[in-house]
Amino acid sequence: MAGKGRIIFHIDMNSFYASVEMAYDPSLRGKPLAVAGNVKERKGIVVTCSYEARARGVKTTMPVWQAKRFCPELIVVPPNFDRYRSSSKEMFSILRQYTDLVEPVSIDEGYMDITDTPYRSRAYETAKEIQERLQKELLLPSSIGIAPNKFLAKMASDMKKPLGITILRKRELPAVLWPLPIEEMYGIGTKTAEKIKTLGITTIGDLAKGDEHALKALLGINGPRLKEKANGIHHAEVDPERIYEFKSVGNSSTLSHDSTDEDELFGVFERLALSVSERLQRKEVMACRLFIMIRYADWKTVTRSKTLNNPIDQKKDILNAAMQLFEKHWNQKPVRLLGITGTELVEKEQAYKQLDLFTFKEDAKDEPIYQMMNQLNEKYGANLIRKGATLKKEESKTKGTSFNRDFFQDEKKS
DNA sequence: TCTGGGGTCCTAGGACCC
DNA sequence: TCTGGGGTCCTAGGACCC
Repeated sequence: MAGKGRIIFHIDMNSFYASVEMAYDPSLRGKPLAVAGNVKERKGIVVTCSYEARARGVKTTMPVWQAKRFCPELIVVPPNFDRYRSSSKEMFSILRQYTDLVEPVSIDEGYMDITDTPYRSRAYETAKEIQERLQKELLLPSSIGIAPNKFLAKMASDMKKPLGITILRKRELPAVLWPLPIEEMYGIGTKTAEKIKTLGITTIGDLAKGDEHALKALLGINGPRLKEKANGIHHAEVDPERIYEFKSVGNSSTLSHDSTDEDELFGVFERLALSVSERLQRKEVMACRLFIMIRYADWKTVTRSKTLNNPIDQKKDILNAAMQLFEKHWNQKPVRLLGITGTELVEKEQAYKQLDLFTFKEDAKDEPIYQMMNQLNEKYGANLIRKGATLKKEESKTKGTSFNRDFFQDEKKS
């Protein structure tokens, strides 16, 4: 079916949280504004900031005290996730008026494939219309990239901010994409940029012409893939279902101060276990493997995991597994952050079907046959149902409490 | 007084099995 | 009896993105 190229949009909302705040409160418009977490604690970092703040040197993830040093008149507001969710919903509903092929990537960003729509013959005008509607109806600025695939559309939307529209055609790559420094390429962070420079590659054009074997030796499978993308080759489809798929559910928390107090750390794990448990249950899945993460005061981070005999979703089971891992692996040094993540997820219904073969009621615990069956269960139970493929949430019952992907997964029902 | 919290994907060594 | 190759599972860790 190939032949004709596709026409993909990447829509990127500009400093989304800050823009939503300005839409709600006109007095904030045109001012240096930052949305930040708990300012009193060290969690007080800039999540998003307005362009006026950026012009003064404020950046995402900067601690608020530091941002204020750059920009003393910086206005700092706490995040209002309900507002962001609501704006996001409206934004995507505008996009879906043009095509069903809308793939949300996060709360403020998504792809559209307009190839098989009437809009294909006037792509730029359509992008312009979408951008103007987002601006007029929602008071939210956006940038849009138009290209033959997702990677190029993403690169294009980044080229003019805020309120830009950029068309990136294959034949324009040498003039437009290739001169860019390698670190501006989507998928290349600081580590990969450093590595790749050892091959004498400093621009995306250098990468496009780079030696495939050398890249593979340096970066593994990612090397040739990056080279392909630099040449404008990328075949991933716009997949509206992707956002509803998930492979892990986790929560982590930075403590207000570094701690070695076991009671305190236990308390943190208790909160995390509760949250992970609630989210697993809301998604109607159970975890066959549990990870904990410990970040020490010196920022050194370790993850430790345990494959479970049976899939779990209850707080006590999660807490139990987490504490086992913690007690086994904690080096007694001060802890900065703790996290719990459940992976290798199976649908709850399926997990129960399997467990029914082996599971007994509480009051049968002393029966010899229980012991035997339990051993069988331990030996085989998880293995029978493990290796969770990607799960898809078809519906859910309650509304979300966390803000990012859960939000989409909860929305699916409507 | 540096550095949040939610994820995804890839690599690599050792165990174990055929 | 010194001894191959392939595949999967388990665990730890790293890189990247929003």
